Amino acid sequence: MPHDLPKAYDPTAIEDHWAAYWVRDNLFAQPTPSETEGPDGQSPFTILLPPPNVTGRLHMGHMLNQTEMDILTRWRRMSGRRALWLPGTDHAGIATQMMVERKLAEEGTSRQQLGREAFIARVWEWRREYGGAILDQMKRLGASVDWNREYFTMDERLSVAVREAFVKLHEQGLIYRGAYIVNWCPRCQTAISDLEVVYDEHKGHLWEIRYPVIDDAGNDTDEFLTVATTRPETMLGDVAVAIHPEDERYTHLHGKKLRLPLVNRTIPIILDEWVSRDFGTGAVKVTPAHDPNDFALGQRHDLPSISVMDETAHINAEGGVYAGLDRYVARKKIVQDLEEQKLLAGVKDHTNNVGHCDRCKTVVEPRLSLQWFVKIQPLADRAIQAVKEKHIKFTPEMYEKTYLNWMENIHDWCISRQLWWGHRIPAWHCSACRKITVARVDPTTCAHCGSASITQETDVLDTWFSSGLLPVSVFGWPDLPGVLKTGAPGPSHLGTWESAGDRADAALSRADFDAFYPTSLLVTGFDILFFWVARMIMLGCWFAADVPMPDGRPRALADSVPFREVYIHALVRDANREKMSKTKGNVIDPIEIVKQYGTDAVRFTLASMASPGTDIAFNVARTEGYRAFANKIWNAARFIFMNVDRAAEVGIKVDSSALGSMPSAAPDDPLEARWIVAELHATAAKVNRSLEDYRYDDAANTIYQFFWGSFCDWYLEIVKLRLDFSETADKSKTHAALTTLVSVFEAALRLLSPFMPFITEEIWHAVYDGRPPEKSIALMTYPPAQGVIEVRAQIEMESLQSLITEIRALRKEIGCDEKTATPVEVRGGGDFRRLSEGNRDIIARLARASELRFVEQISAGLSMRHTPAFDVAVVYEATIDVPAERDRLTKDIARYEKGLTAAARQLGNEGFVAKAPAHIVEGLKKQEAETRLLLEKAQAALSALPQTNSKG
RNA sequence: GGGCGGUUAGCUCAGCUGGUUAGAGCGCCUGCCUUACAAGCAGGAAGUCGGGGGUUCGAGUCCCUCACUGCCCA
Repeated sequence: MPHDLPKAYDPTAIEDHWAAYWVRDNLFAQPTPSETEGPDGQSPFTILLPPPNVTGRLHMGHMLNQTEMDILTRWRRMSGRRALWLPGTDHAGIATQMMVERKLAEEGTSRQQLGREAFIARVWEWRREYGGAILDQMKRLGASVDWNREYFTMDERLSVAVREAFVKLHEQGLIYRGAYIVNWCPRCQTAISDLEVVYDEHKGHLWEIRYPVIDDAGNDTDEFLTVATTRPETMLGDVAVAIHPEDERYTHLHGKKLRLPLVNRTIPIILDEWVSRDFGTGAVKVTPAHDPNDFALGQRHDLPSISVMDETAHINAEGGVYAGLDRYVARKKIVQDLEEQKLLAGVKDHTNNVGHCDRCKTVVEPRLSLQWFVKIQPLADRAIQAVKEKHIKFTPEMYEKTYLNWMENIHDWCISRQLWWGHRIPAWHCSACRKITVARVDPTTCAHCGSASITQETDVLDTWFSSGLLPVSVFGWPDLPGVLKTGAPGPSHLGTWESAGDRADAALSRADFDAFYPTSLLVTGFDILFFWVARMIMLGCWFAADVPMPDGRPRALADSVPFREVYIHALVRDANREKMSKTKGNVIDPIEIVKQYGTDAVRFTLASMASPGTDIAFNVARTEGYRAFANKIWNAARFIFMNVDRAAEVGIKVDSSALGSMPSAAPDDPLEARWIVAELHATAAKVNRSLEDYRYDDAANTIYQFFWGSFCDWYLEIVKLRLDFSETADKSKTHAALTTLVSVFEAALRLLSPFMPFITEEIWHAVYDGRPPEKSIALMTYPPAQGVIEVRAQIEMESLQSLITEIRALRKEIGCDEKTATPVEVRGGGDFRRLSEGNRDIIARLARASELRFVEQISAGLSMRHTPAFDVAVVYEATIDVPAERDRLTKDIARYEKGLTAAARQLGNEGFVAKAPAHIVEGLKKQEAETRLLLEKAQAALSALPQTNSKG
């Protein structure tokens, strides 16, 4: 690659190329290791991509998630760890089925018309055609994943794991089937888990209905019991009315019966302490088939359950004259009829939380139905223990509390879904004996009575059941030695692994499992903490425990966990901190922003704002700034290459063996060289430390500061002095300067690479002029944390910078023309004088000083600046702006005096001097002395000012 | 109703186990096209750290309380 970079940085011109190159050359493939040690003896760094839905389109949340994972993975990889980032997609039962059903509707057909098999075939077809979109987007963003290992949760081998998990749990008595109230989505016509219900405040009504009290003969009395309800239509299924046993208003009704209006069923009044006396009328209708609380009540009191709605939320035959009506139509009609019968006591406004289907937003209907459940407590116990014993570390820490809180109040997990797309439950119903056969191998006869008339369960499993198994299943579980009972039918009977190509070998999987399980880290959003993270912990701890360690020992809980750490990232909001939503229309499409500013700039924006625990208000202004940063680097590269080329013309060449490691400086190198090397080491140390703590923001800001603030603003400006290619120049010095320049730059590119992989790759290849030592900068070594930092160079450079800055400020203040160089008077101590004299050329260039005069006293009439180390003045024709100078000095004096007062108060405090650590006291004393000096200088300067305004 | 956060410059955010005069980016003001970069350079203004109380020699940081605000669970 030639050195001539185009003048302007254009991300679109470089990014596509490298994104494709990384994928094509398989740069981030991580083959199955032969032993578990990493290249330098460190354990591997393994991370699973939270699988996006196949139906998904990349949004900002994905991009944040992937940026964070990619930064860590690239960093770990470059730091010598065997890094494996494993990608895949989720079959996403409901979402995908909905997508295809919508398509069928457009074609004028439906899944029912197609039939189950044809429908599933259609979904597979859809998946083949569109399913890869989100991963393609991911490829474009440069995610350094191992594409050879890409999985899909419905892959054969993952299906084997799902089936094994189900059968095993069933054998362990942890799976049961029962009639329970579940959240039912009438649109999707399936049960959904508690987590899939989103609650929304909804302005509704509270209807008060009078239920006639009847006498022993069954005739209405004059009395009524008034109940309050938000869903009057469910009264059709009422089987009782409950009151609090100690509610004095109703004591006389104990043991009485009621006539259920409209239905004319006789129902009892029951007593239960669960009833809240303050809510409504204190009497609550009991509908076990349509409300979870009522269901529990019904069970306690041995009441029947009467379902009055079908799966589409229409009233069924139980509803008599209302049969066939939609639930809301029925509600209207029922209210109307009650009113006509003078049984409506009142209607009040009431705000209640209405559950909606997470997927389609339809109002969920609690419904009694036959479902499959996991008895979760034993799994939860282990998952709680794993976290309490710190086998899994959460960042930010507070999520540990959230997790434990949920885990300790967990309910059994409803895992059946009335869908077609998904893992079909491996259970067979026998029509002869009515019993159920659950098996690893499709049975032909009932295990209980031998009858051949068995049919498979039509329900499929919750999508999260399969994704919850991913940490074990992607590494070959259950086809591992020691897992399946000998003699038991193995998964090979169910499906072959041949289709999975070179991953077919079970021994390889074993090596994979040994090497990569537990994974190192999970990076995800808090929105799936319960859906996914918690389930992985439960299932991982449960199933991995059966896999022996590589040396054959039983696996302890510490090694059964699916990951050792969890990093939970924040939500990406819009610039106004609003949640992004389609309805609000404030969704920022990452791909659009990437097109505008480049992937690197967007990644850097996300990284620099990714402070753990804080939501990110995504502001393109920020991205603009980081595109400018990329441009800055681009131009620094152009400048460096220009000089490398000029050097080459006079026979000065940088030896590329000087590159690729950490640059060092010799004691006799010029100050700026020793300084920039020290800064590079300090920066590398800080960045490594920050990444260790998931402080992407600190890491990004540190690099930004180094690259722009130190390297470009100071070092590059100074090094221009050394790049002397004339005949008379000392070639060895030029060579040394150029070597430092290029090697520091090259190291800085490596430092930046995980954050901005594209621009660094492009420039890095150019540094090597098309002959790089590796195929990618991503395969080079990351600047390590442990470098020796020459502090003296840093202190000296700081002094020099402070002098230069003061001169610049002075020049500005006295209105000195930018281009005019001026003499400068400096008064300072011996060390400072030696330093300044030794670096006259730097001061001359950066502060535009034509001459540096060291004086005992700054000439009268010059406005000057004071620091503890020196006084400085610019010799310029313009005389002092006395009022402005007086103003400034007065403000300074006030500030100094305030500082001195504070210092005196503290130092005069016996407690402080006695108790504060010595370095704090010393520091304060030193500061006090400096402030006193500055105060004296300022006072002297002020009194030296002419009394009148003599601005000329 | 229960739980968990947040409140620092005009905006978006840092500020680690309490320690010297609270930082960054953007924005703003002023001057510069100084041949790497105007997507730039240089200089500058700007905060009683939400209110109140407490602990401490010392509080943006710890505790209590109030206000506002966000999220999760019911």
